[in-house]
Amino acid sequence: MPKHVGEGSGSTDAALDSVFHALSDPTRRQVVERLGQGPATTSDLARPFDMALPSFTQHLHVLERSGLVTSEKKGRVRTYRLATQPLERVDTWLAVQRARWTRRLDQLDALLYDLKEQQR
Amino acid sequence: MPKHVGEGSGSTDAALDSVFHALSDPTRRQVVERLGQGPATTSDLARPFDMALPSFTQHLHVLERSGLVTSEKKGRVRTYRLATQPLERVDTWLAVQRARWTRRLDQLDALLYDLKEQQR
DNA sequence: GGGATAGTTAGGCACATGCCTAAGCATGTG
DNA sequence: CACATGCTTAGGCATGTGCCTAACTATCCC
Repeated sequence: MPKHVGEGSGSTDAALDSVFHALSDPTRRQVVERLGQGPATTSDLARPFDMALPSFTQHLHVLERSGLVTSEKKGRVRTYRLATQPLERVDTWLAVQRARWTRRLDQLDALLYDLKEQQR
Repeated sequence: MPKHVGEGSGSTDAALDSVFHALSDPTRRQVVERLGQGPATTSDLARPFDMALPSFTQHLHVLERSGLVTSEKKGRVRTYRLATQPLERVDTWLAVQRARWTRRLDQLDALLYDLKEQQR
């Protein structure tokens, strides 16, 4: 069982696992992009793709299981919506990484400055 | 062959595929977090994980193929460094999504405002 | 030069993934 | 009521993934 080496529980968060996994496929990323423009039905979402409907629906299932989208069925039509919280979680994780390497660069900068001062 | 539905080529970018895939695993995310604190050798990186070394090295290969890390061998020691550009690409993709759903919410806001004005 | 250290390569296994077709179900329409 | 539409479920297949052990190679050190 791996032990935590980073900050917080985010890095081992199963939710981040599934969100990154969901976004690792171009079809699913394009679905997320489309839903950013507003809700859409299964047929609407599937239309641009040259893929069998059951294959495409599997991608929607992956997105829903990861929490990136939610769906609601009315009659025979299922409508999907983007759920932004998982994307915000990815954003938070990235911000923590950026702060980390930026801090390191700042420290390197300060070190170089000190070395230059000593050489005067 | 899926046709583009989103903006730009980013969503179908194979590089984004592999970056998101690399980050979909908790072990690899922890490696990225550790490298944010500075370069480290294979042994350094592997130490916190209860995993056979060849298994762990495969994770490093996935990270390197995705471009998230680079490595350099000196003697028998291989040192890894974080390469931040792929994380910036993820950040860019997220920013585009956020702008998209924020724009949609702004439009919805404006619409509601207009409807309320009409009811006066 | 032999042993230790750091890492690599090869092959295997169980399971996951991403596509397919076929068949079926629920709802809507003329 | 028969047909159309929207979607679901089931099963299959080829490939990929994430772990393992065993054996090996390259480098370092006493």
